[in-house]
Amino acid sequence: MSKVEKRDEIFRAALELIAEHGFHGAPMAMIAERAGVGAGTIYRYFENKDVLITELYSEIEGRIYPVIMEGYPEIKAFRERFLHLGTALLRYFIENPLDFRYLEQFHNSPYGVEFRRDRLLGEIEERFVFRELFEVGIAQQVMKDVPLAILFALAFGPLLSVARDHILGFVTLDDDLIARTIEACWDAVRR
Amino acid sequence: MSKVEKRDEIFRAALELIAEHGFHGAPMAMIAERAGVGAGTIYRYFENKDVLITELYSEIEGRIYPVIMEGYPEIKAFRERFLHLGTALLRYFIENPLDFRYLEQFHNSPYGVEFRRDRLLGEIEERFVFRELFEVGIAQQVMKDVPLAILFALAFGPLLSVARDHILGFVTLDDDLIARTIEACWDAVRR
DNA sequence: TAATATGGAATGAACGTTCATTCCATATTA
DNA sequence: TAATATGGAATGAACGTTCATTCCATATTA
Repeated sequence: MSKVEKRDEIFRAALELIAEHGFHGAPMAMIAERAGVGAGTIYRYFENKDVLITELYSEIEGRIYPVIMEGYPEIKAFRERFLHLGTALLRYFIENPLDFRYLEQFHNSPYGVEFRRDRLLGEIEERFVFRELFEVGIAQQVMKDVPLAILFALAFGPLLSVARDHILGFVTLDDDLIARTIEACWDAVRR
Repeated sequence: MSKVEKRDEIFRAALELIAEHGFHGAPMAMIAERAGVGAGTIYRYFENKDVLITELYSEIEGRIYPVIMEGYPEIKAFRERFLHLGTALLRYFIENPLDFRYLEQFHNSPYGVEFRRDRLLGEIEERFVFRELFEVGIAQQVMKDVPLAILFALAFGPLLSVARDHILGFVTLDDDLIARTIEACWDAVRR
């Protein structure tokens, strides 16, 4: 295994274990075993467990932005822009359940609170696109004139909730249901 | 301190510490200290930490139902019923931030996953009222005809998200903003 | 080219610490 | 006085991290 591969294996193992069992269900020894490396080896790649957890978070964040932005710039109509981003994000989550669960674990932990200080939720670039879109929406009076945080809640709250329910098997989302869910979110935020 | 008082003190201490710092930021010794009892004493009232955590959850659940049901039975119009329950729940959360944060911690932990198996989220009686209301709403064609889990997500997702943002200080909810938020949730679920 | 030396990566046993739980001498209650 | 409750020290399991040692690809030497 090359250096990069080994680092990736550690990431993968940590992602799997933490997404499924939480931070405390993923001891370093178990991560090492699943990654196929010695326990001490992890510390050659990551200073400590906190750093591993935080860097893995950034890694996952970095994967999402390009995916949801695919095809986005060409869309001009406001409503369709909203639907595109919402659908793409929801799709990403249900297609990458480990990533989703990891983000959830992270956000609902002491790590996450710190992060949410300056960006309410989600990835920083990603969040930037949404913020921009929402600010235009308010200015053009197509969206409700409420604080951004509330628009975010109306748009992302259901999205996260629905993604989790799908992943846990409480509901099965198909294309039709995804579309109707995002449209319902649109109903919530539009004027 | 009487037996009941002591039990209450343990509950209060556990609630405070867990709501603020999570389950792992609340060691039994710390709970005991804050409750003003010996570490061993807790085990006279609760078999172990799991039982303490689970019973505290039930305790909090039990407080919510009567509050949100106050005045509810007299309301006949469907939309107003929805707004009443939503508003009452959101109000309860922002007036009882420790309760809210505890429920969040619980739901986002291995304890919570188990609980969500048979009731998607929230208290069992509470959930029952909502389920009943939503089923009527679908039958009468005033709500969107999507799976219950999705209606729950559309109604509660934003509610939880907004409550958290308020408690963390990212937004300040006044009566007007609460009303507009719940009305936006209504827009999401209604036909 | 073959034999040897080198340095840094990898290993996993060992260590210190944290924590839930138990134990038991003492205090309180009936 | 007997029965019960209390508190906090003691226990042992679990965990993150360290570190002496091994391993191995590459460089150096003969």
